[in-house]
Amino acid sequence: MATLYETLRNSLWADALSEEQFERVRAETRERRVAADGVIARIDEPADHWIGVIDGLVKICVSLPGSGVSTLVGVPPSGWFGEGTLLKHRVWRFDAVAVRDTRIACMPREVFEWLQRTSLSFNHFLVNHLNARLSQIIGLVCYDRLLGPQARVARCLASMFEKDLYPRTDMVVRLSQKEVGLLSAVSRQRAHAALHELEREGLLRIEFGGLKVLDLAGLRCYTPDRASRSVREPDTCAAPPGSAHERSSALQ
DNA sequence: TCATTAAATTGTT
DNA sequence: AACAATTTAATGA
Repeated sequence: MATLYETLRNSLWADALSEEQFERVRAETRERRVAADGVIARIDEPADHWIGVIDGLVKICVSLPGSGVSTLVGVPPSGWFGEGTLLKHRVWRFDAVAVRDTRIACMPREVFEWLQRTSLSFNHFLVNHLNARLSQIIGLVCYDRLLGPQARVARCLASMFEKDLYPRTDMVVRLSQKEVGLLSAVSRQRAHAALHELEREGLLRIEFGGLKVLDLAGLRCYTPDRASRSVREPDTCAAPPGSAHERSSALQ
């Protein structure tokens, strides 16, 4: 199980810092344990920390009054979130909740702002990170509108292995089928069926309480129509010809 | 180390 | 959605 120090040391921005800078980060960033369903950030509450996931899983969700909640993305270990809020807003613009028992790293806002003021390479990291997150969200909107449940599950899983966002290297993610359903906006039963289909196609292997990705590129470009799954460019959201047209009006 | 049990997760209808 | 089966983790001899 990863430690706070390892998470800091292995983060994408750590190499860019001087020893002095990293030392301050190490000294002031504290670890926090959050039980399953524990709230890490609540919408409209002050944002005082930049948050990294050491172990466990955090979901980012939004809720509209009267319309329930929607989970947007899951942040696996090695992922950091909240920089957008720290850069522009004083309060959280989303809820962040631990999906299961989770350990997070909390970097005080002052330290984050200090890095941004003093480190050019940290700013390079930020640009890259924000771009990767934007790309993820564009992809999310895109396949949410164009693709069916099966492909949504595949691409949702693929999005948890984007190297620019989550530098951890293992291809295993602890994610129950219930959690897959939450993150992909499908029922648990549908997640169950989708996972077995993906396993049958050799893209992943189902394990108890989690899964192992065998073909990340295949998941990234997944469409239910096997014949047309030749597009290998993650930034294009090509829809399979003749499928899911009923939901595509907003993009035409 | 092994058996027992409760809880979590998965499989099926 | 409900229920059964399976796996894991915790407990104690």
